[in-house]
Amino acid sequence: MATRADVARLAGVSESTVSYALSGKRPISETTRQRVREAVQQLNYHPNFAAHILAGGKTKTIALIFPENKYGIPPITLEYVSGAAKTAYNNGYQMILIPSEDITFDEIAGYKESGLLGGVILMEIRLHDERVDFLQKLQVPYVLIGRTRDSEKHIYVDRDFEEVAKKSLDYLKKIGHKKIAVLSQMRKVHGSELGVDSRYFNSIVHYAKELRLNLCEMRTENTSTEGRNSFILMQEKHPDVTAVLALPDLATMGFVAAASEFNCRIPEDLSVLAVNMPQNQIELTWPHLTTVEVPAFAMGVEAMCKLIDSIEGKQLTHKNQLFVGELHVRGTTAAYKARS
Amino acid sequence: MATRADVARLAGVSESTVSYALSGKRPISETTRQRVREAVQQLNYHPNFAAHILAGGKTKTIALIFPENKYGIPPITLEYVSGAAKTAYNNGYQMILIPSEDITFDEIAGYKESGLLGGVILMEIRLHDERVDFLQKLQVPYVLIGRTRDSEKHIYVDRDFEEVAKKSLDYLKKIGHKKIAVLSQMRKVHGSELGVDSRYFNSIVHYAKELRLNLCEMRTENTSTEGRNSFILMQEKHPDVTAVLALPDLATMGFVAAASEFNCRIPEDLSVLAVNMPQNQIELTWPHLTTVEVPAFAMGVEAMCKLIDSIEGKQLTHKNQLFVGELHVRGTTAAYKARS
DNA sequence: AATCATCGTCGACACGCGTCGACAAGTAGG
DNA sequence: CCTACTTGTCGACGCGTGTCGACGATGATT
Repeated sequence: MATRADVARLAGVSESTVSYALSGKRPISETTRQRVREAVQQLNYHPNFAAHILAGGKTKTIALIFPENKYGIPPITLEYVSGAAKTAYNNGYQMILIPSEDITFDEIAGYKESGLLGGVILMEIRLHDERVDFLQKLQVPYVLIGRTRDSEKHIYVDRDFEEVAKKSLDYLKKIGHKKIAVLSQMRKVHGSELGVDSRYFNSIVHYAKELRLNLCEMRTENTSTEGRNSFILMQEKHPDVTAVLALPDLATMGFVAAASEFNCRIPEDLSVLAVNMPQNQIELTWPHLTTVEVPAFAMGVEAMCKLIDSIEGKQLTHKNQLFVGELHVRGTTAAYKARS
Repeated sequence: MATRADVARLAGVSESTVSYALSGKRPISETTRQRVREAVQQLNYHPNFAAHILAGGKTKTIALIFPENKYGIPPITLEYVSGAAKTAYNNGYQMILIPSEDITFDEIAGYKESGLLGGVILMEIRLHDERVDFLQKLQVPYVLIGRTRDSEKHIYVDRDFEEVAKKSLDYLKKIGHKKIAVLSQMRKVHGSELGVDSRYFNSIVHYAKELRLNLCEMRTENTSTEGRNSFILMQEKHPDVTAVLALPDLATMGFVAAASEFNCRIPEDLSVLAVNMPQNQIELTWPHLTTVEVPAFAMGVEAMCKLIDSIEGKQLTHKNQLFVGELHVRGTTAAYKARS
C-alpha cells in the first residue's frame, strides 16, 4: 500500500503539496501537479479512506434500510434498491443494506456515533413512523421512499397517487366502464397504516366519486391465494363489475390466474388495470398486463441523489418529488361491452 | 461524539486501560473494568470506526457485486442478496452493493488499495471468469455464488445440479412420464457460458440418458414472451411431450400462461416442473407450480458466513457447499395418462 | 527603491484508537 | 531475604491524511 509519503518522495515534493495537488484546495503549479500525478500513477496510490475520514473527511457510507416484514420482501424492492445502489456507486458512495427487521434505534445511533453513517434511506413508510422522527432527532441526513402523514417536514420521493388515480380511472371511464372494483390491501405495522396503502386507496375513492363511477372495494392480503379468493368473492358478490383496478402485485397475479381458471375471459369479460406492478411481473400473465407503470428504479435513483445533495450541503431545488408513471395499454383491458 | 479520552477521564483511568478493558487483550481488574463500562454507558461511547481501522483494525466492509446485465436483474437475486445482507449485518459487517455492469477491475483494486474492502461476493459466475482470477490475484478474500470450470481453486456455494436433475427426473419418471422437454437458456457473457446454465443442462441430459428417458431440448431467452413462443413451438414440433422441466423463471411463467391460452390443461394435458423459480413467483400461476426449490436465501447466508470466516482467518471446514432444495409437489404436475 | 499582495510550497499538528515497553505491586519459590 | 514471575496500569508512539500558519519568491503598485 503506497502512502502519501511515498508519492511525495517520488515526486520530490512535500506531503502537503501532494494533498493540495490532489484536492485542489490550494493553488499548485501545473508542473508540480503533473509530477505528483505521475507519481500517483506509478505507485498506484489510493488515499487511505480511514485516514481520510479520521482527518476530517466525510463518510461516504449510506445505509438503506430495506423492508422485510411478516409479508416478506416485496419483489419491487429490488428495483428501488438497484436504482439507489447504482446511483450511490456512481457518485463514489457506499450503500450498505440493512434489514429493517433486525435493526434497532440503538444500533442506528451506534453507527452514527461511530462515524460510519453518512446518511439513511428508509422505505415502507407508515403514516405515523417513529423511525422517521428518530432519524430527525439523530441529525443524520435521510430521505424517505414514501411519506408519513406530516410529510412536509421531510425529504422524500413518493408516488403521486392522485395522478395515478386520475390516469387509471380516466382511462377506464373513457373505454366505457362504470362499475369498477378496486383491489387493495391495508397493512398495519406497529398499529400504523402504510402510507402507500392508505394514499392509493383514498385517492382512488376520492376521484371515483368525482367521476361518479360506481366503486366497489375489495381488501386482500398480498398473496396469490388471497388474490384468487378475491376473484371468487367478487364473482359472488359483485358479478356486475366490468373492470378491476389492482394494487397489490401478487394478489393481482392470483386474481388474473383465477379468472382464467373460472373461464372468465380477460379482457373480454373483465378488464384488469394494475397500477403497482414490478416491471418483471408485467409479462407473466397472458395477455400481458395493462399498467400504470411504477418508476421504481427512477425513484431509487432520485432518492439517492437527494440524499447525496443533502449530505454535501447542496440546496435542494425540490425537497420532494412525486412520480406518476406512464399508462401502458397491453392486453388486459378492453372497451366495455354490454353482456349478452 | 465521545472519545476514548472522555471515557478515561470519567472512569479515572488511562486511555490505554480503556482500550484494554474493552478489547480484553490484556488482563484488567474487574473493578476497573466495571468503572470503564459505566463510563462508556454514560457517555454513549462508540469507538470511532475510522480511527479503529487506521490504528490497525480490520475493515468490515464487504462488496457484493450483483448481476445486472442485458438480461436485466433476475428476480431471484433479491433472495441471495437479502440472505447475504442479513448475515453480514448480524455479524457486524457492512455489505455494500455494487452493480456488476459499472465496475471495472481498476475500481475494485482501488477499493482494495484504499483499505475499504475486506472481501467480495461475486454472483453469476461464468465457466471462464476473468473476474475470479482477478480477485485471486488481488489477494482479497472472496466467495463465489456459482462456480467456474476450475472450481476447486475457489471458495463457493452453488447448487448441486446433479442432485436437482435426479430429484426432478426421478419424480417425473415415477409418475409415468417418458417424453420430457427441458426448457433452458444458454447465456454467454464475454464469450463464456454461465456456469448455472451449462451445469443444469448437462446434468439433466446426462441423468435422462441414464434413466433412458426421451428428452427434447428447447432453448429460450428468459422472457415471458419467449416462453410463450417456446410453448407454441413445442406444440408444433413435439406434440407428444407430456412433461416439461423448466429452468428460466420468466420464460416458464410465459410458457404456463401460453398453455392456458391455447387450451392445453395443466397438469391434465401437460406437467410442468420448475427447478429454478424464486419463492415469490411460485404462487403466481394457477395451479401453483410444482418445484424443486432454490434455497437462495440460505445460499446467500452461507456465502456470507464462508466469507466472514475466511476474512477472520478461521479454517473453513468445508471450502465449498452445494445446495439441492426440496421437491414440492403443487398443482402443475400429475401422473401420466395416455391421451384419448 | 520600498511596500504589499499573490502564488507555490513546506513543516507541524490533530484526528481517535491499538499496542508496545515500562513499571509498581503483589506472589511464589529458593 | 532475594529472585523470578504475574497482574494491573500507564505513557508514548504510530497509523495516513487534511489543513493551518509560515515563508520565500515573484510581480505590481506607490
